[in-house]
Amino acid sequence: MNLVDMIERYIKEEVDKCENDILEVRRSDLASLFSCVPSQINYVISTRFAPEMGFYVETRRGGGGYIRIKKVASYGDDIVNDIFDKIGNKMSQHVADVYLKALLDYNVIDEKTALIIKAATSDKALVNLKNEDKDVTRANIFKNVILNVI
Amino acid sequence: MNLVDMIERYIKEEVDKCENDILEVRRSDLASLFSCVPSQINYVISTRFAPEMGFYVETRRGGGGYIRIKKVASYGDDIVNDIFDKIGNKMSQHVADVYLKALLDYNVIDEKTALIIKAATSDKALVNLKNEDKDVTRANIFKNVILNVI
DNA sequence: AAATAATAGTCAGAAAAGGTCAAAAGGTAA
DNA sequence: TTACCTTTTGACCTTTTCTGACTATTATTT
Repeated sequence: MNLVDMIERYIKEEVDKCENDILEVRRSDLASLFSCVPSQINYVISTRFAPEMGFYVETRRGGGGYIRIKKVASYGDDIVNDIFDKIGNKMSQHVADVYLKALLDYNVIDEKTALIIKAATSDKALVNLKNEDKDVTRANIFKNVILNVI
Repeated sequence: MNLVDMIERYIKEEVDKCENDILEVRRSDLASLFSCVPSQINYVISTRFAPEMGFYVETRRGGGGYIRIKKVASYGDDIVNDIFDKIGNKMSQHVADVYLKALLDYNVIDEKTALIIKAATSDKALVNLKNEDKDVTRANIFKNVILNVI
């Protein structure tokens, strides 16, 4: 497996272990744990823990510095509406997967439904479109399906 | 025997060996196993593992990249083939509805699935696209979903 | 206050995959 | 033989990940 993927998994596990879903680590510790350069950690953070993936990251430099990663469970009791509101007018495949997982976790949809939506919004299904159109169409499909099916 | 045929046979055997019929390989490994250029693998994939043949292929580039081949319909299962043939590479909303009804009538899919596909392929969901793109994308989505659901 | 140490951030480029396309080579049927 | 279709190859492209040099910020010591 990839370094990024391993670090991503590790961080997610640690976050889950934490009371209140807040993990605080030193960048250099993570880096040496995985024997990589520190900036690799920044790469992981920016590609896997962006806000639209449901995480909030704060950092601080200097002595006693840290990286604080917080999982924002920002879904209220009306998760469908919450997600609907959050979906802007475009959406990457990765973000679509994140929302699908959330809907699954909250039992709003079942696995089969998730699979179908995933298939309908995957890059493969939209392969004939330009990248810009892809993300807009994906958001449209996602919203339309959610509205009509749930 | 042909190279294509050997590689095809090899992949199918490996897929069958796998739990859940999902094989993940590196293109370059396959290529060196058969002492051919990497792009030969793409040729095999596109001529022998296309969706209408009952396979779903995902790939990823970059470090740790892979080709993931999933068998979604049994060999010799020609329902998929038939459907794909009939759909062609574009489809109007009206035709999509007709097919959905037929698939429902023949119990190939259930009502909920039909609803989702309908929502995902409706003109509303594809509103941002030009008419020409619309029909192509609709066909792609339709096929992609069917493949994953059957 | 200034200097030093301890952190984290940025960015460009190298490396590690896979993708595309067209030309060359090989087969096959008329 | 010719025409057409399939297979094979290689040059070039795109995406994703990894690394390292340099920069910025904060805390601690002098």
